[in-house]
Amino acid sequence: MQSQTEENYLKAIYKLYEVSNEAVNTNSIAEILNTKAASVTDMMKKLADKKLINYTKYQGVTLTKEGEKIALQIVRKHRLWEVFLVEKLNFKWDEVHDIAEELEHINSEELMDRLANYLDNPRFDPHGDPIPSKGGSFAKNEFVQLSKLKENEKAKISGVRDHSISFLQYLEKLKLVLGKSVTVLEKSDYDGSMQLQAEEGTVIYLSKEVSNNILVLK
Amino acid sequence: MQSQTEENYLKAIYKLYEVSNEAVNTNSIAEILNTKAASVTDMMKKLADKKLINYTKYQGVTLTKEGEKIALQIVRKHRLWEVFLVEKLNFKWDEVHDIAEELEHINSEELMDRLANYLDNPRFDPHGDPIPSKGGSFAKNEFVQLSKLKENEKAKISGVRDHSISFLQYLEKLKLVLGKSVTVLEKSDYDGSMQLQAEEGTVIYLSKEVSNNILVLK
DNA sequence: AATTCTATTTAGATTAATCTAAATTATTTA
DNA sequence: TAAATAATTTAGATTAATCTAAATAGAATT
Repeated sequence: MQSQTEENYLKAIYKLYEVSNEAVNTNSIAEILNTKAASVTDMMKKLADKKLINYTKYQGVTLTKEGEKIALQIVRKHRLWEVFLVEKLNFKWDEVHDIAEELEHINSEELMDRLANYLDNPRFDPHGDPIPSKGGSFAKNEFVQLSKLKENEKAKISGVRDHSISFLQYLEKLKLVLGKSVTVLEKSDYDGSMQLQAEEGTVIYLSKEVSNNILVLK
Repeated sequence: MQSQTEENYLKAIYKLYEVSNEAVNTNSIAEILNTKAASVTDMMKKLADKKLINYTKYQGVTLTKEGEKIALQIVRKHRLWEVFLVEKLNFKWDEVHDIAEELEHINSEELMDRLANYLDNPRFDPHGDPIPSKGGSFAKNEFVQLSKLKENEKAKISGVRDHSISFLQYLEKLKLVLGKSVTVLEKSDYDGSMQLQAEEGTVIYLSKEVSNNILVLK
């Protein structure tokens, strides 16, 4: 059993490793967790003692098998709770993160099994992120960035790469929600911006920055 | 804002006051929270500083208005989560307490408003205990002890006075669940035991101790 | 290769929550 | 009411998590 704090460190290491695929450094953990480098070092020693991370001074850290297993279960819990909040309690996708940050630390396998079942064992959360199975494996997704589509290609909005509240609210306003089908009408060679047509016919203009952060399934 | 620990102390004081209606003493708090009297004294000073309790050395404590308000909100959260666990996730009534102990500390008014609404604003939890409203008021209940009924009286099982897992499991086995109607067939003058007839015709024998701990609505 | 800059670690404190053991106050009992 | 017992508080430590400031290691730059 580990404390909520330890769990948050493991999750942070997991997320940082996921994007860089190399040993995670002290400062980046400190930044994510809003704490100081010295505190991170202290915790790294503790987690290393518990054999949850591989740690060599000045060399950054990676998760051990056991550490990764724990991190994946926290991610699983976080994402399942997000589905619950959106599907059952009608929260919007930009409102659920903070509550799920708290709920992810509730300790009960039985609870998560039943919740997953109650939600029909969803494979993706409301942002399109895959939900690890109980055993820790992910559903493969074939998402590509919307910006990669060519003119006239059609695809379904399936996820985001930027999870910030402001980005999610922007998409909400454009009615670009998960599951919606869109067709690329025009792409500008100059700035990479594009014009989309939504299912219902509406035309939507997107900057390259935005289309980069939207994931779709062709 | 108060810590989870502080919340647990407030809830303990609330529950102890509820049964005795007099200033709560140090040892009883220590016993409920599985801690030592010295730790309780430390916390009493802290809660008194925050004006959440009235504390005079050696005299026991009571909750202030503000302390009671917080305690009631925790009770509200606990009981609403219990309803969720039983009604939606099909937990049995003897399985939900520990999980609700964790869930009651999740901080989000919005979450509890939506959950209450999702559950159809229940006024009683799965053990028949009343759920405080958002404002802190209780639904009045007219429950009486099953042992108080006379022969031939009919009533509906509506709550329990003993919340222990073993008692709840015993009732479960007898199929004496919330909502069931029963009629008193016979009462023994000698030991206070009684014979009940359930809706479906089954005859059930109960000791005085058990019927004392069952609450019914005539 | 020496210097500068940046990242990381160490040393030493702090805060919240807890504990044991000793001291004190309150209550009960003879 | 004095002595014995029980309850409570104080004193002083401990543990987890954090911090600041100083020291050290590693990387980048001239």
